[in-house]
Amino acid sequence: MKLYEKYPVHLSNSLSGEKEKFETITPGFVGMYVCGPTVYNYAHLGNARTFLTFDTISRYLRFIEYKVRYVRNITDVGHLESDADEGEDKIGKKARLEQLEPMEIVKRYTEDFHSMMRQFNILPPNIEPTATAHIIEQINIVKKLIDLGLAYEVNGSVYFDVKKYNQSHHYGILSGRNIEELMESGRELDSQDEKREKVDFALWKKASPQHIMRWPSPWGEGFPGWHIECTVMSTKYLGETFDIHGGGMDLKFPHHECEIAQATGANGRAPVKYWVHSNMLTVNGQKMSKSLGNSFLPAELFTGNHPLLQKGYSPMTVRFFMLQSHYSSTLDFSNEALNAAEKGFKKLSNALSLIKNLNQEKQEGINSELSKQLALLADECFKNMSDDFNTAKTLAVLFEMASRINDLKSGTLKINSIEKIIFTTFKSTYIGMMEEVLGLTEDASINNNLVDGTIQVLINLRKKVRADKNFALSDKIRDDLKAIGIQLKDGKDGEMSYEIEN
RNA sequence: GGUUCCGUGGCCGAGUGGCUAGGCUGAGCUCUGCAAAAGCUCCUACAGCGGUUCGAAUCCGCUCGGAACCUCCA
Repeated sequence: MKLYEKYPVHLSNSLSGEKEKFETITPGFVGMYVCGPTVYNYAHLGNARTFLTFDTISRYLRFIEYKVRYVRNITDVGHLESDADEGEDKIGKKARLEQLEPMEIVKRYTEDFHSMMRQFNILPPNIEPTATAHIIEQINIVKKLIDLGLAYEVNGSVYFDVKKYNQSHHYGILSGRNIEELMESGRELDSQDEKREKVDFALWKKASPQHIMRWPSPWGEGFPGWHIECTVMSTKYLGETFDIHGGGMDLKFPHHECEIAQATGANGRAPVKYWVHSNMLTVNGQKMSKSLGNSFLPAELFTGNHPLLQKGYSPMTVRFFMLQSHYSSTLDFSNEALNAAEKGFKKLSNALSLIKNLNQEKQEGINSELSKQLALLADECFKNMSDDFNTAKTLAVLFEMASRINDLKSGTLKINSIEKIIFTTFKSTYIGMMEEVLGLTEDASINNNLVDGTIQVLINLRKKVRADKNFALSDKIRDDLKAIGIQLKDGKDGEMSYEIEN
């Protein structure tokens, strides 16, 4: 029996608005597509939250023995800023400003994005396709949509005919909109517009003379519209219908709505079984975004070099902080919350290094009550994660487990009194949930052999003076180390350990 | 204006009909030469008003407050 059978996953499907049992198209296999970044600028913390969400989801699905293919794209064609017809290509604009080739812009910010992912211990997807590498496929699907009568060409641009599509399907199925309301509200079509209806969206745009990113097509030189790349790449690598499509809440409309329309129009079937949207990171209750000027760059966060921050926080602290809330809720970013997260994470992290060194030598005097309790805790981790990837609830259980680990370490609870199989499961679950599922590794310290050896010398020295009851000197050693950020901890049995504080 | 979501104890944040969330902070206790760490205990809430129900933070209605999307955004 696979773990995913023992702990069946339920997840919130944005399409139905309800929590549903997760049943994959092919038993044992999961295909997941997540909208990645547009690489025209530095990625900020709000962006990280979405990728963290799907990192955790893919990690957990693998942990419970699914075979996962995770595809996350890089958008390296400029989406158009402002209005879809007259806007400017973000990558092209940035390239002109910095006097670089568009691909230099793309390269720079892709590297930056990857480095941020690494810092937060967000694993790379299995496939990371780029839009520019799929121009031909995008042209092909546009042709197909024209042939099907779902798209029309005007002056070298091609638009999706939403009204036509809506005759046989429901445009707005994901975001709960209907086409009449959409046509009534918002911007009016002006005389310059090529679109038949304002709800129509571009599949292919003719490149203006100054537009630098351009490719030849049956309709002249141009570039693909915003939405089509995701449809092409998800279909190519995951099939016409796949299990999970993820992304930030702000992509629900129009981006994902358009994806559904294009793909359904072209292939005659709904592209996605479960739509999953992660919610926004907020600052003082407002969405963190570049345009609002309230975004944080990773470097600012780690160093604390930001007007709103009192100090710096480690990547793992931030990761833990984000996992303390459910991905579908907004999460507010503040100093207080980060401070609390730092301390909380430290507790879990300490327990992690402790349990790694805890082993059961022999089994004696079985405490069945304790055994039962520990078995239940391990079980709860899986149940909580399988319940819509509830990392907040899982962390609550891990805190319980951490307390028990401390008890085992201090001897308050006897490690040998636990049933062998239960101890093994308890240990592997704590370590597995922390490191593999939640991606919470121990913070990388400046720890190395030289430092460790030096501290051991001091520890041995201090043991000697303590034995001699020279407390003045032993306190001095401890205080002086503390002053440079090394905390000595005296154990019950005269053992000493240390911890490097950041 | 349209669509949708949220309002939980000092702070952050789970929970969607009956059963302890959890973290941080604060107070006390235990252990310790003293600390630190750790363990234990306490402070116990669901914006307001009304309704449904044997029973509601949880369902329904209204009021107040906040947010997201409808333009690019994760």
